[in-house]
Amino acid sequence: MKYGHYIKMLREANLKVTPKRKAIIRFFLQNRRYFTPGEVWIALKGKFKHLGFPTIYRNLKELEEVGILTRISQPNQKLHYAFCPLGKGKKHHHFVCEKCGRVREVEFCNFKEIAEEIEKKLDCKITSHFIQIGGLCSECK
Amino acid sequence: MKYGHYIKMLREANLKVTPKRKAIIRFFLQNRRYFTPGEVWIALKGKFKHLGFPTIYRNLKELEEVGILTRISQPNQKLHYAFCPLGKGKKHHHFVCEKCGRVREVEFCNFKEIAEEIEKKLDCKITSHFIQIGGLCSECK
DNA sequence: ATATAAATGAAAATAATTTCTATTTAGTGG
DNA sequence: CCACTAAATAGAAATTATTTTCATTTATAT
Repeated sequence: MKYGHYIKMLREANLKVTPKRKAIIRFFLQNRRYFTPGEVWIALKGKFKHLGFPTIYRNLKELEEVGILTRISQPNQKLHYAFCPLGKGKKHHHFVCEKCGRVREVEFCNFKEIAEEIEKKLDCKITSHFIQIGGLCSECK
Repeated sequence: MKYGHYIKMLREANLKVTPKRKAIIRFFLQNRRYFTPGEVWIALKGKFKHLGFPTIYRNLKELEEVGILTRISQPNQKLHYAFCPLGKGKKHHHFVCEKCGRVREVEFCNFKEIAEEIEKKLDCKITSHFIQIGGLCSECK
């Protein structure tokens, strides 16, 4: 999927296609790693005369809700976002390279069997699961 | 495992057995849910004439390093800790009730097969994985 | 009991994130 | 192409979370 597709997603979500949103999408499209809001701000502030923190925070959150970005969980519990080509439609998880920060999608997940066993053992009802895989990507290993 | 066991763990880690540490351990032993540092502070401040935030933060982090507590990941990326009976020795994950916050250990995890498939597909080396399961516990469902 | 290294409190510093509000802008329909 | 309206934005300030600093106190080994 490329650029235009994500612009269409904005429109479908009734989000206006502003220069800053376009810049953010392009930035993540070209850098498939995870970034904090502050890092995104630094990367893009040169492109605009004015660029406020609240704009970055708000847009990252909106793009995450739309399914263009995803949140990445890091030990230093700060906000981190990465591009998410698969969107929210397809259930999937993420592999994060601990060296370069690259993020890749992992579609394969036979969690159903595991879930059933857990439900039986704990007598509970599982409604969600979060999996994040860490390691070294093909370039870093 | 009960109280004394965790006191021993403190000693083995060369952490002094102070009244505040004892109170924190007892608190988590009795409340098997996740709490923010602030919530722990509120719960315990009545028991001490003085109780500072840094003490709470420091001790929660230390107890997590020792393996008595574990960090729980929540959408509002704030710090959350819960009691972790299995410690760091046994690889395991956590089930978190989204209604009452109860945390239970999940020992079962056949992640190895999944990991192998991912490594093949992404040509990567997996070194860690984080899984957190959400749902309703036996009492809440 | 004493010595010593570790733990603590209080205040301040740092940092992250959100709110508020006036202004600007994208998208729409003429 | 222009005008209108709702949404997006900047900038500053507020809020909140977390950490640092350092002087004092305390647990524990001797």
